[in-house]
Amino acid sequence: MTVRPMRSPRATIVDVADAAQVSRQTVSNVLNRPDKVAPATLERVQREILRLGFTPHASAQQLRRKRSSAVGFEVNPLGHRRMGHILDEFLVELTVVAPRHASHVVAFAPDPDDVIAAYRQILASGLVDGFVLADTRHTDPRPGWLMEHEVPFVSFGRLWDLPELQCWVDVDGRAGVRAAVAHLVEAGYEQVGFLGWPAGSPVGDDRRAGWAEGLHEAGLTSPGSDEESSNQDLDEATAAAERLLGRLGQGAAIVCASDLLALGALRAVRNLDLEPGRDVGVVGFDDTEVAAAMQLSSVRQPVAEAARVAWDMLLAPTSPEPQAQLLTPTLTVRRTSIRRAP
Amino acid sequence: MTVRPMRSPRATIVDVADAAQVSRQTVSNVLNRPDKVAPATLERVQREILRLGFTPHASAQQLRRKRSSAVGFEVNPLGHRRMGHILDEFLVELTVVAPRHASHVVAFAPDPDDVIAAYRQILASGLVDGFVLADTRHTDPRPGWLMEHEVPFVSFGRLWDLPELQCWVDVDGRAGVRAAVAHLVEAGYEQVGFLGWPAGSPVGDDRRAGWAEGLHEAGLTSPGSDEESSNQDLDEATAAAERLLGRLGQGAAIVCASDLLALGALRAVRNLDLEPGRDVGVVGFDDTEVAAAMQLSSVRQPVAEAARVAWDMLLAPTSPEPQAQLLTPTLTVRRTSIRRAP
DNA sequence: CGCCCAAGTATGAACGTTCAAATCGCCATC
DNA sequence: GATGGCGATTTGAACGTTCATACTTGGGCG
Repeated sequence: MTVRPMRSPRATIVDVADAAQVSRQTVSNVLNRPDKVAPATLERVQREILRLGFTPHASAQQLRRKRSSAVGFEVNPLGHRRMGHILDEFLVELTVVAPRHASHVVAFAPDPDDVIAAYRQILASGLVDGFVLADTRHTDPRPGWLMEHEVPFVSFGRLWDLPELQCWVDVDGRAGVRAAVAHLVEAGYEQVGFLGWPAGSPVGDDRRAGWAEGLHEAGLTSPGSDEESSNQDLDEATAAAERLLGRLGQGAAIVCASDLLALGALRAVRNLDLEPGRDVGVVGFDDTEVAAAMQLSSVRQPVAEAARVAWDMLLAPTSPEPQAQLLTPTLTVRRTSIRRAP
Repeated sequence: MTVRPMRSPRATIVDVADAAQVSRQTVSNVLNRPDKVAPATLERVQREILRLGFTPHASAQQLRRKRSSAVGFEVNPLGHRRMGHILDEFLVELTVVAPRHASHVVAFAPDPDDVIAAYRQILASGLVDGFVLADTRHTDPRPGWLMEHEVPFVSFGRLWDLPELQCWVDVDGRAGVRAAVAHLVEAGYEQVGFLGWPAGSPVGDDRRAGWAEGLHEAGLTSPGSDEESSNQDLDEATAAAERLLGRLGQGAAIVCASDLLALGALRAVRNLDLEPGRDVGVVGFDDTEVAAAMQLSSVRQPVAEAARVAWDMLLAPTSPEPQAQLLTPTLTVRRTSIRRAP
């Protein structure tokens, strides 16, 4: 960092102490244990703090307290191109909540070849004293490593590999899809098909289960021919949706595991000269900007709440062990799931 | 932060010094001024550093060096819904580059009612020693305040209000649109219209100028009826694009000031039972995920390069004053600007 | 042979804060 | 009137590093 001289040297705790005719420790107490300070002294010191514009020096505090009051959050340049700015949004919400816990967020981008090294490094340097994980993959090395080294962390996303670990918040995708099905039935669609990802991904399987449950709750039965799967690719999704629409009858709707799949469904609908909403209901997942732009109904993850919960879990006392939390998403209803134009 | 005991107390510089039979200062020199250390000593100390897994304590360094080697980056929960994920992407790239400068990035979210307070606070606490601004608005108070307090900063986006300040990187939107026009003409479209925002926004006006210049360079003249404007709203954009298409002849193309406007253009094209690309060319701006999903050609900002330049500017010597940099975007060609199917 | 210089290394102090323990003043109690 | 105790405040030390300076060693040179 280029060093330009600051206009004025920062005021330190000693400057305040001198000005208020007390010792440094008393000033420290005013800030950290105000109950331990006599009212008159308290007021006098606070006035001087304000007058001098004193702010404690973070590094000095961190050094002495042996904790940084910061959490690390990994950002990933590669995962960025796939759909969904959910994780970006999560970072923002994490940052918004941080001040309430007198903390801050340090972003870091590991070398893809050795992700753990980045965690080790940033932790050893004392820059953070915990992490918030996101985008936990199958056979993710991070949770195990962190646990083994007794590093505090919380994951946004279930820890599928380590069922004994309860330090996570996630969104109940199953409930979200279930709600989408209920909404579509309520809106008057007579059949509800599912367009998902190929079986095998925990998230995708969970969403599919929500669809099956939703059908069951609505008293509908699945003929078995009312689902299709596709990878996260627009053309492939469009083709899958076309096959699916060919098998579904009039007045059907499609629930999709992602907004991109839903976009494929919308194209398929239009290719058949039908109109989304009026002729075929479509609901996506994640409520990305694509959904907003296309007026696509979509299941929205409560990202801000997830961030709040993550902080609470991270700062909660270690015993009793924190309890994993599953948040319920909400449905953003737009034109593609309204059968009759309003 | 919940304090759980670390598995082992961190190794300090003194531990390394003892193990290598040298003084702490020599260890410090090994890390910071290796040229000042005798080869044999260097090697011995480095071996101990590796063996003990020593990493310097960031807070101690920051305290002593009087600088934090960190930059602050403001994230904004409101601005998030508009404007694509360009800024999220910029933050990621900023973070990726940070280690090369032995720095890191601290994210923070100011109270919207007093943005400056957040900058003052985070600066006074010594958490960062500079800032990277983004999303600089008209009559933005931040650049002025930072300059006045001699705080190092760089802006991603021109500082429209303060033409004398050169500490910014931006993307030459004008050149991007010019290139888009050239590409469309090359691809065989005979007319190129423009769908922009209402006049008055510096960014929008700049992009419109690029269109006009592009026409001129291609030897085309504007009949004056070949542009329309709309706010950043899909329905409004669709209507505007329909009006525009009504006035343009066969084999026309539309360059848009944003991907959302382009999305409106795509809808307008389909509403006229035409096919984007084959019948009407469309190019958007920002290459958001919407563009990728819709197979929309779009002008892409070189975000990673902007982040690199921002770091370089921030760390450059103060004299001579840094020179503002205008980066040239690239055109991502997809189906909507290919006249004949490949 | 003594002197000086440079390279290499070591020492004391400082950065700004909080912890742990000591001190001070005051009142209640015996 | 001495004693104990308690609330309020102060003092010394420590956190882990780097700056400024001092010291040591060996070689070149007059």
